Amino acid sequence: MRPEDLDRIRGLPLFSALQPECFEQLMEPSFLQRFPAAVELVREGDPADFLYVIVDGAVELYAHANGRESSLLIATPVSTFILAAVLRDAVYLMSARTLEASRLLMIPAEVVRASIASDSAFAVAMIDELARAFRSVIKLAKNHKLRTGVERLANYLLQLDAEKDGCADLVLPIEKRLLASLLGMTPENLSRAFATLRPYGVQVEGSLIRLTRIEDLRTLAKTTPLIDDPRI
Amino acid sequence: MRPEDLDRIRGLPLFSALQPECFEQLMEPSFLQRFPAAVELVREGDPADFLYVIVDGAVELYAHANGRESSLLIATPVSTFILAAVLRDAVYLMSARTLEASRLLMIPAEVVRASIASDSAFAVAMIDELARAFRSVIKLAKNHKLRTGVERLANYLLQLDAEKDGCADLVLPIEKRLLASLLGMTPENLSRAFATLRPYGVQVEGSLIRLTRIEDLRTLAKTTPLIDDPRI
DNA sequence: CTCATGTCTTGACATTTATCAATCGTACTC
DNA sequence: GAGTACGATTGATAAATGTCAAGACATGAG
Repeated sequence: MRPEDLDRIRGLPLFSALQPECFEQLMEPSFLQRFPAAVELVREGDPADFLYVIVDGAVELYAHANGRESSLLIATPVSTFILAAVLRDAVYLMSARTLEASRLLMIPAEVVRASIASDSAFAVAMIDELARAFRSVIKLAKNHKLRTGVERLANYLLQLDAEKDGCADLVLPIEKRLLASLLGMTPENLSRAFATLRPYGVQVEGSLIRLTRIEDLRTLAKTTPLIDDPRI
Repeated sequence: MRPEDLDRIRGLPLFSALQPECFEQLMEPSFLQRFPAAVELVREGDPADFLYVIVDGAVELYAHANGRESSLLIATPVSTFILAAVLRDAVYLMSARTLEASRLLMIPAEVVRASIASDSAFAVAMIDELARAFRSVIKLAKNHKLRTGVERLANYLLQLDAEKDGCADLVLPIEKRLLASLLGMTPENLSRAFATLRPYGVQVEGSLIRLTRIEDLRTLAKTTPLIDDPRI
């Protein structure tokens, strides 16, 4: 593993408080693995063998039921995923696949559990990480139970806009097909939702999007920090 | 506080591993409070001052947005709620109200955070509790994204059936209005969903329900442990 | 270049869900 | 007992979303 990668992993809130020897103990049996795009990393229902840390690339977490499939969230560097299954020594509730070529650190599950028992700073950091993850899923559930598809799209666009740096156009970071699944609708419906937002200053050209009337869009979206602010 | 109540609280997985002096330290500044039905205990957006443990009664956790309201889950004895907000020292993401006369233990938030720092057994138990809570919300999200309203109702009824003891009829533990909100539909729609399930052996009479063709219902519901098994 | 593939879009239609309104029934108050 | 309030149900209608089909467009392989 390259030193700069180690530093990036170390920079995660989850790992930054670890004792050096404890971090070493966690990394020693772990390995950094390179995957091409569209590889299924874990399948829901399988026992949780590894904690994954995404160092480069992007990973989609999704689930199946009734012959349907739905994306729940996208994991981007640097963060972990499927933490809860590892901690409870349970089966995965979600499947995961790479969206692009990615590098992932794989930490054996039993090592994670052992480290929690031996390093209380790690345990405290883990509590914070889990609480954060819990709250983000609650926000996900609120987003879906309290908003229509068009409203979810409007808020997604406003969120993208808030994250971007300059005043340039927005670029969708994922395919529309995937965005539709994340937002809980069909691709056809997403197209129509974009059309519905046109009177609110949403101009779409492929994956390029320009918001010309942010305030109008915000009025429609009814953004609230209790769903949309990732910091709280 | 009555000794038997202390024992019940102590019996929670979250507290059972605590050092006796640590448990004492947690209980000393806490108080057991009696509330009538329909009292708003916490309001989303307020800072998290207390961790609540429900000793008797029932509490509804719900949220607002866009002028809509939706119930997310029901907390029953003996369990905690709004744990994550307390741990992160953040605002509540959900509101809470009593569904019936209830007795709640209120533990000051800073005491919970201090106990985590001082008692590593508590921290480990907390990790398990948070991971469990996280997974149950993921199941909630899957339930809503991957199933129709009728399917969610069918699975709810099958879950009730699995929990009940004898072979007697089912009794809905909550009002239909509330059940509708939990399942993410209007009360009118719930009535129609019950009607849709009639050909699958679901006989409704007020809050009494008889399932005469469980296997047919199960076929429709497509129950899967990855959404419906509360133990995993 | 040409073909093949897959995504995106649009239209027509079906299904699901919500909304509005009216009614019934029950429980509670006075 | 009469009146009131509220939950539950039903019908009519509207809105939202999904399904099927067709075509436009881009991309990469040969």
